[in-house]
Amino acid sequence: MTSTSIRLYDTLTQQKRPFVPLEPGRVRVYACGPTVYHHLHIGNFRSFVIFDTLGRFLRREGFEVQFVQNFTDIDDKMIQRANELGVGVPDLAEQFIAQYREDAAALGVEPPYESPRATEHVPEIIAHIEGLLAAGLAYVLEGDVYFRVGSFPDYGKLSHESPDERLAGARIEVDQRKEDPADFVLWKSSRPGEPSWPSPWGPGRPGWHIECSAMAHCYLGDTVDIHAGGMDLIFPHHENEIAQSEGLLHKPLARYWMHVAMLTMDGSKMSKSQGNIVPLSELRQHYRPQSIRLFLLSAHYRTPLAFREELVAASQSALERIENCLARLDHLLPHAARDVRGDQSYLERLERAEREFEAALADDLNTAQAQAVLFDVVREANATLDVDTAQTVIERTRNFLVDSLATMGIDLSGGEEQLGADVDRLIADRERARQAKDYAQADRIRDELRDRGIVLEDTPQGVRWRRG
RNA sequence: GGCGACGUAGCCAAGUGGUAAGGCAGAGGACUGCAAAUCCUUCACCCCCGGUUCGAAUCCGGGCGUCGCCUCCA
Repeated sequence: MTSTSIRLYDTLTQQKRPFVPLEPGRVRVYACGPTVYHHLHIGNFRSFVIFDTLGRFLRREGFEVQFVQNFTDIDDKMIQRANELGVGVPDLAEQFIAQYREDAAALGVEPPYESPRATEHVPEIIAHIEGLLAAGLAYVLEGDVYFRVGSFPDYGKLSHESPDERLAGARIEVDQRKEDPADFVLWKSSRPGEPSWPSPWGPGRPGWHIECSAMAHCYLGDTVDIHAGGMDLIFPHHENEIAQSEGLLHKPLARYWMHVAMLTMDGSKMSKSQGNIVPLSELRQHYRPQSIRLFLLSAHYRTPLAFREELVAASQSALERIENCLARLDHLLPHAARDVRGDQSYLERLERAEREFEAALADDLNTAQAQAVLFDVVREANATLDVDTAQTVIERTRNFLVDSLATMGIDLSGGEEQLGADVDRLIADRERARQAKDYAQADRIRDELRDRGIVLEDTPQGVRWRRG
């Protein structure tokens, strides 16, 4: 099934470990999705693109991947934002789920196997809380329900810090009613006018953390293979999920905890509350989504990545380098030399590149390394194609590039674009002028087309055009 | 203060013991009628100071600097 041994870094054990799913051939992944109260920014999408790339790679390696990513469609921020806009919470959720899907699709993020919403799983959430109450791991307080952290000895194992240690530097407002400052809310009673669901403890809504525990269990069972999220979710979110799930089920919630490092902007984490965000919907107006994705994959996922527009622009240039190579291959294919073996050492190099590409991603999803392999091939292919246009060389290079790009979620098949008849005529006119050595006229036509966004390139196999 | 990361070329970024991948930008050359694209060449005292080792960007100790988390966070 898989010839490559995959290693993943696990936050819980703080080491790279060989990846072995619970059930051979099948991988269950739960990723914490967005709260849909606003346009998602490029930092949010770093995580989603990484999750998507992981899924694509695992499928390439022959696994069936059950990828579940939720939408948080009810919480304090949702209510506040809905009030500000004067719309209902469900309408707000619909709007930004649609926006998320549009942005995600543009970036090549495939729809998950399931994308459940918190509001659609209130019964499961209530059942989970009842279980925790019955086990003595939670308590009711004036219509709210809290998790009793003190009764879960493993609390702190993911973030590697006990509640006591945390308290030392605490600058949190402690709710004096709670038994312990570290206790967190499972069920939150609602105020008049707020969306609410009936429960044994009165009308209210789920706490943030419990929805993921309930939905992960609902769709993927007691233990998922990979639980993923941003690094900022390690504490409290994932720590609390562990307490809720493992406290009730007495089984590990996840076999591997995967956390994506933050995207920074002007020296600090990009986040809505700091006001230093670039919404993806806005960035997409200036850069091609494939460039944005290439940029997001340019650094290893556990390394902080600084966002600057010039870096996306640099990725766009890099992307064009790959595109030029693909265009050259397509242009060359009709002129390919058939019935020749092709440069054997190059073809062997290509096979080695395939293994290197795969090995890079197998090593804790090292996308930066994988990109380097891709660019190596582009350079070597361009050099080889100068002297060798064997069909095997062209086709196998093309297959490598397309497959590798697909694994990274980058689709460059723009479709066969047709030029207008007038442009075709101008190109033909220019060719005639060149034949007649009327270079002034030829250059005039080339300049005119350039102004119209069409770049001409003269090759041994005839003139080639591209958008530029 | 606690916990966790990070510091590699002008910029971005791989590399975790055998003397530095890749991309962007720059310089020179080749190709071209000229271009474009492409190729070749060129561009690194691996934050500092000690230590371990035949050998350290990589391991250990100590500095300096940056970032994240410490109950909104991808």
